[in-house]
Amino acid sequence: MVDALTKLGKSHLDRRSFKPIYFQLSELIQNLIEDGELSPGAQLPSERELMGQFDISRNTVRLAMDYLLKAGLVYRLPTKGTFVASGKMPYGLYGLSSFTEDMTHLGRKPGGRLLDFSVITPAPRIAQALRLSNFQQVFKIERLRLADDEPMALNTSYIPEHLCPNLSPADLEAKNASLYAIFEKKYGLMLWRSERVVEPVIARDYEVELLEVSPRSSLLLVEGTTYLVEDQPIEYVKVIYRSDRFQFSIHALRRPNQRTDES
Amino acid sequence: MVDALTKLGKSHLDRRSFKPIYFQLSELIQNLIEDGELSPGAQLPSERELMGQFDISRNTVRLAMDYLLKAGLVYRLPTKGTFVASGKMPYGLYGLSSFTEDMTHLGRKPGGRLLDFSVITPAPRIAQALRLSNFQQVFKIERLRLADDEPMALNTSYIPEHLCPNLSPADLEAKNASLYAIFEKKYGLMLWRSERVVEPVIARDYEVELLEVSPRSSLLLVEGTTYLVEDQPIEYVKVIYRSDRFQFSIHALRRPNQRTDES
DNA sequence: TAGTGGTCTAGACCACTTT
DNA sequence: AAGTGGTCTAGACCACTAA
Repeated sequence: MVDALTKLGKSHLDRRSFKPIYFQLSELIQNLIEDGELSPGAQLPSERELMGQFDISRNTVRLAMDYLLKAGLVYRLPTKGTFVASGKMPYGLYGLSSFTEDMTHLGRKPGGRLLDFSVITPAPRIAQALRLSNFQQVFKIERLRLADDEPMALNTSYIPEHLCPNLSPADLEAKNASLYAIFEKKYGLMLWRSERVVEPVIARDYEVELLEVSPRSSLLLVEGTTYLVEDQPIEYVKVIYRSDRFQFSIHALRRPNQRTDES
Repeated sequence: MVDALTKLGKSHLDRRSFKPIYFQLSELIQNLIEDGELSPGAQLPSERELMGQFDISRNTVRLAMDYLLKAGLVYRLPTKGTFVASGKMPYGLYGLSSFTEDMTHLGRKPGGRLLDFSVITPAPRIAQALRLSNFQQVFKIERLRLADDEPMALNTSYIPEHLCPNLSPADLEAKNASLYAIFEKKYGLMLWRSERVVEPVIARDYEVELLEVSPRSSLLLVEGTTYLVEDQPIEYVKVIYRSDRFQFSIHALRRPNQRTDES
């Protein structure tokens, strides 16, 4: 492990930073992995080595490793060590993330074109999903999403008006506008989880034109609700993805007691 | 918090059990939630209360809470407390589950027909996903999955032979045979997580015949790897779903530090 | 026998919210 | 002022693996 330790040794942790120590350490290791200095399958320095190298406690090292583990960047083999995960974790719905975040993470330039911004009375199905009474209105926001200026998806979001007062087209026309960033930064809303249903659809004329795909080609429709903490619905969304340029990925964890042989 | 504490107080942790303390505690709380004794939105006892109640250290309490957090059963609000998440998480791909488990949960009768059971040398892409060396072999298991005797999906699984010695067609031809149940019950393997990529495909003759769909109809291809705890790959799987009878759902949680205002 | 991750203890200080 | 989760320390023993 001398090699990896040497590389890490050049770095340091800033104890006065607002970033937690464990997070700084996870960033260091993540950078080594993403820069290719630690290849898939390579063994990381042991937890005790990292402990000594950075003069931190083992629990702190483990917090950093847990973070990398959750992100799918490393895997642990008990009694053997911690290793760089094989290959590239396909991004996507590992966690709840915005299109802008996804594209940025993939190293592509996110972009968009605002097609519609209006305040409407939602269809009953949407009102129900958002737990709105009959007369409450929503913002309807339709956007074409681009990656490196190439059309990738057609996104229609419905947002309860009372949760985002004064939301304006300008917020969404800003460069790299992300609806989720607006929720979190402008309105201080804490996103929690999402529910989505996926199904394949055949491109209609409207999608053919905007997404620049062949007529009758296969697209992926993803539809569902996004929630804040305390399960407050904040968004009902329909996204139609190009399936030839976009890989849609899913991660799931086995839940305790999901097993058939346990109580 | 007296109420929840009282309920927990009747229970106890077995320090001599092979199950870790934190896991036992997470099970206790999970049971309270699933039995409805802790309703959605209810506040859990604080970490310090649980610490005192069970005479364990706070780190151990936090391990238990982390487990529940990852499972989406609770959410934390800093400076406020830990709360039970909304109860009505619809089933689906919220957690890693088998087709048999899914159908049973939906109140439909799961069934299947074993189409192929063989031991093969896997294609390089599959061997890599399973982290196998060149000469290691896999079981190839192809099954038609039914719900109420109606074809729903076409499932091809690749399982490292050395992880499931003596796996036999009989295991899979048994009534309600679930591969995941076999992993867990027969081999004592602990499933942990899955990675899947979803894309729409056009039905070929083979699928048209087996799934009883129209020629050139749209199907959903779901492909990826299933892992045991510690990220040991146990299965590479390709499933082709009928999209007219099967809704594919996804749940995702917002990750800490996923937000764009944090680096 | 030395090294690994897995688990656990018994403290500590912090920023923040609620009372 | 009291309580919360967030972070961190400095140890410990375990089962298991590999040399």
